[in-house]
Amino acid sequence: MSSIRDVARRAGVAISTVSKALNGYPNVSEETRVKVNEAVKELNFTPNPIASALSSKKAGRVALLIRLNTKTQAVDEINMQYLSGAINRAVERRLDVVTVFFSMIRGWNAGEIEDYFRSQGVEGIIIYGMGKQDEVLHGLIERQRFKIVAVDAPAENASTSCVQIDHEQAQYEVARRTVLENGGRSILYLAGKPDGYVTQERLSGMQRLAREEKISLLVRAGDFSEKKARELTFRYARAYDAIVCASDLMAIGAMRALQEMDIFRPVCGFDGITLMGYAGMQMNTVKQDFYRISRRAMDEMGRLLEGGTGRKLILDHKIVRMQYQDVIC
Amino acid sequence: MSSIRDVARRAGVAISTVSKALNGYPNVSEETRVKVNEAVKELNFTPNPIASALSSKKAGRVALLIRLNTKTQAVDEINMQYLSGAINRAVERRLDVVTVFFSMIRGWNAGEIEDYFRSQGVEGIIIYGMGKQDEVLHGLIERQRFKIVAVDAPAENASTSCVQIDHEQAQYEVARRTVLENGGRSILYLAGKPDGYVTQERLSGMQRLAREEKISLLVRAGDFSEKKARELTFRYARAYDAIVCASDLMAIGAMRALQEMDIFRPVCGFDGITLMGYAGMQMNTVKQDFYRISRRAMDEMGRLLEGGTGRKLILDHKIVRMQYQDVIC
DNA sequence: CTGTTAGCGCCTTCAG
DNA sequence: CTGAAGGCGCTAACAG
Repeated sequence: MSSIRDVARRAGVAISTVSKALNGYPNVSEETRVKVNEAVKELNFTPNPIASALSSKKAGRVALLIRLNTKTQAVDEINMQYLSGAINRAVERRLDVVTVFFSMIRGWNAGEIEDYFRSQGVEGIIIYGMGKQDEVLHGLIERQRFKIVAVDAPAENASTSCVQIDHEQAQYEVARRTVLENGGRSILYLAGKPDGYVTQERLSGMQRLAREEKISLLVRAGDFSEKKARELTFRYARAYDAIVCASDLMAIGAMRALQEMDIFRPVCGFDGITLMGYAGMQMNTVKQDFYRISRRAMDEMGRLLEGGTGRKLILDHKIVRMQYQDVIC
Repeated sequence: MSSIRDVARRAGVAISTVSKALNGYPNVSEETRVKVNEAVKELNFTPNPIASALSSKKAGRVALLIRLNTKTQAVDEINMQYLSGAINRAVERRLDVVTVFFSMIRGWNAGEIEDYFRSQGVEGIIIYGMGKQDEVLHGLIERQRFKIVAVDAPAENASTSCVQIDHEQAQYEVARRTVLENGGRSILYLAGKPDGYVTQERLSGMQRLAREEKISLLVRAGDFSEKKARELTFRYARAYDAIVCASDLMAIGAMRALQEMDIFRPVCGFDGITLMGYAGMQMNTVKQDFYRISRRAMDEMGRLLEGGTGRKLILDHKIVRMQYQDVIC
């Protein structure tokens, strides 16, 4: 394990010169740059990122803040896509990543979180699925002490970007297609958690469609819960022509309830998880592609860390029909 | 952002004393230890791991090496359990974690992997599901330059531990219960990938049962693939009384095939994933509890990093009956 | 353009 | 039992 010192000696220059040459500073002559590079090759030198981080106070470290729901398996799929997308892109961009679960920082205030992250060398945070009531996180964003990318939450300032699909439009489209394919003048809409930003956006899309098509609409809070969707379906489905759900998981719950009630109603979901295929169902849904979203989020983080300013990114989505054949392998 | 210096001042002692107190050195009086701890609390001090790593030349960093199968959703569930178990325990033990996917290091030789990890300050690696043919990883283990914990692979030496359940016994038990409940003198056994260590262990358990109960046994390689299990079931199930699968995913494939063939055969799986419940199935399976296994693996890693010597750990398992009611929420 | 000089925050002898 | 001093490997002003 050779150090920068060895390289300096080998190249016959000062340590600082080596540092500058290696970090692409402009004020180094081509000649010495070459000498340094040769020495690096000969000694098989790799800069020690720990020392570098300590000295520059820049660890280039990004925390992935993920909400884990141990009970619902569907969330695993989404979170795993988030993780792998972000981590893969991070490797490509030479960024260091730590995974942090919401449960770890529960009960902390913004200052404590800040201290913790800072002490861990974290400079940027990608927050997945922040809710309206996550006040501590909003505080973190407002303070602007970290570069932040919020996925599926509309936070935006100089050091905060957000990235998501157009939930309003997506919900509109998938509901529209479902209604067009099956007919129907009344819809039971199972919305998400009131706390979630996407909940409102998706609901708006549904309402727009109802307005345009003059469809009567009953909205109920399904809270993204399969169980609740199941109950609501038992209670209301009979009186409506179709059921539109703000998540695949709720769609599964609704579909199962319909099966038990032994009646048919078209159902559509939202997310595009393979779990739906496993549940043996076939229905329209919105394919979000969480892997790609997360890659894009890490990309945006890289831009922020390099000094870019916050902005809002809207990615595209697809309306697809999921079924078991699509997921088996 | 308080540093050790602030703590020292606040507690009225020297920096080095704080360091000793915090790192559990013996030669610090109880009195000063208390003072230091108070100061730490008051200042909300967290030691800077970067500085600590640089100084002590110990980063306490652990890499989680995970094999991601983007196609099969069941694997997401297992991997997520692995990740959260390990990460949660790592936080408690103040270990730093990096997540690395097999795909990242594909094609690298042991030396390259070693350099990469070393340059990242990695001292320990937890390998999940190493196969017999992962020669590079075996090389890594033999060199003993890292502390390694292998999950579900029988690697063991001075700096390598392994942790897993008793697959042989578990397979024996779950198959036994299934046969006892349903009767049957012949079994179709769908085994895992030939490359996997657990494949052989589970098969042995099945063979032991067959021997003891004088059951006729047909073994086929299902490769942990749902699709393959499906095909094999179509081909052989009719001639056998029961189907024992070396994984839940294969059990799902088998069950679906049986449904399509419109015949009944008792099926049992292995793993205890909730996906099985979603697939609308009810069957015996082995509950491994990957979360707990992974926690235990991280624990063992902590022990190795503290100078412990490698060993083999066998955790217990449960035989359970999975169904949809168990997973809905 | 290059070298000198201070640290970054912490750990670790080694005196007191 | 405690404190002072000297780094760990690198970066970042300053001088030259």
